[in-house]
Amino acid sequence: MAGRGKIPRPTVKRLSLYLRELENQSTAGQTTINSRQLGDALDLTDAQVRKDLAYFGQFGHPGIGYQVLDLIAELRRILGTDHPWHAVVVGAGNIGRAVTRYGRLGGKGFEIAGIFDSDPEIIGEAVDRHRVRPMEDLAGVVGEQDVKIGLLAVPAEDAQLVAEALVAAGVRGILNFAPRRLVLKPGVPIVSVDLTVSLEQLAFAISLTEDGAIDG
Amino acid sequence: MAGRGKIPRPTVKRLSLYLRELENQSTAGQTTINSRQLGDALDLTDAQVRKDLAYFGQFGHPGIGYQVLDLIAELRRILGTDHPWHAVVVGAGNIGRAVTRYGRLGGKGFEIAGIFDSDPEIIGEAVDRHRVRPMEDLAGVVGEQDVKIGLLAVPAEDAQLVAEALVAAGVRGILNFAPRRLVLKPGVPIVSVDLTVSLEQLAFAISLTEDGAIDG
DNA sequence: CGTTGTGAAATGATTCACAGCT
DNA sequence: AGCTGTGAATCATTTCACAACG
Repeated sequence: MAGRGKIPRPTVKRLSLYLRELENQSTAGQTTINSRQLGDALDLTDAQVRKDLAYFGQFGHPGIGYQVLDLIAELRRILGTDHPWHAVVVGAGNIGRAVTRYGRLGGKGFEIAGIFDSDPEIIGEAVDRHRVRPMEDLAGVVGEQDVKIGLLAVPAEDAQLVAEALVAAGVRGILNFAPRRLVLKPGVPIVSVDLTVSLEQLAFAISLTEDGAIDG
Repeated sequence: MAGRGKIPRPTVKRLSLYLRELENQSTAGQTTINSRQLGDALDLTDAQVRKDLAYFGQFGHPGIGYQVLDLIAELRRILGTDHPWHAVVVGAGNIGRAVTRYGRLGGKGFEIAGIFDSDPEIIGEAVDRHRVRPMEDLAGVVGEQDVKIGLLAVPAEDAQLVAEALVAAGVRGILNFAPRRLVLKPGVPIVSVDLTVSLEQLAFAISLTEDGAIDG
């Protein structure tokens, strides 16, 4: 395959946003969109949109723009969500349960294959259409259902150990909700979501505006 | 105040990570830390750490490093979390409840002042030590308790309208969990957390490693 | 001596601006 | 005419490397 050039990291994040927006536009009946329109909807320049997409191929039609459905299909292919990904949730506390119950993942190419916890009090409880399973079952489920993604929703102090267990079980990447940096062998990507970090970003941004600065 | 120079956006995100790491180090008994150690813990260069901190002042001691407790205090001051921020949660679904029940916010300078929903079936239910309140109460609570932050956890289709209601009620910034881009008047910062976007980032990163590339 | 803070250099990302396609 | 794809130019961020300091 013609090896694609080097992709800026911010570009990948925007691909998800393009996809989300295009799915909305498609639902709204739009069949074609140009880089200006897509950029306006996401507060980006048209050049940014074109450049981002052009890293992956030539999807547009000069004089017309992009076919919404085609571009959705391309973006899914690029992101890898044109085929379903199986994921396990570890930690059946507030966040683990909320994520498991979040219904919209299936339509986005992600399937929850199981939810796990080490607390015997919790094991067996129902969460959505799953039952909380013991950690001992983890490797089996990951192996049998070709689970590639682990959603880590355990307390911070357990996060590192459980992350290692996930990798040992065969998971290929981790979405980490625990407020701890994980160190794993290279080649196992980690994406982190930390509520406190997000709130601190917001607090800082608000403080800036209160000192008279303007932020778009 | 001596106007600080222009702060790179990535720097602000790292400040939160520095703070988190320093709090861990402090708990572990560390009293002093240098830029190399802090960088290693977060997978950053020592120069990056020093430059980030130097945007805000001179906190280090040549030959020694940084006093952990002092630096924690400085970072809290910079981020604004040296005094508590009041926040409301709107939407008492899975995510809204999980966030409301997440106990660790108080210690980080954030207090949940109330949780709201428009569904009469849900109003009155207990979530943690709160009861779900009707949207009509929103402006009152925001005004009386000096609420600056709104956590938006409603379905995507309601997000824009509820965001506008939050701003009208007097909220100064929004943490948005809904998979929709919000458009609000300038000066109201928005930080977004989208589970699907995070999973897509992860899927893309995993796909890269499966094609032989190595990613640290 | 070890470590900070910081200009200067290098790298990375975005925007400009236009040739070329439909 | 309208819009894409893309080199070149600009702008932003990171890294280098070292003088200054305790």
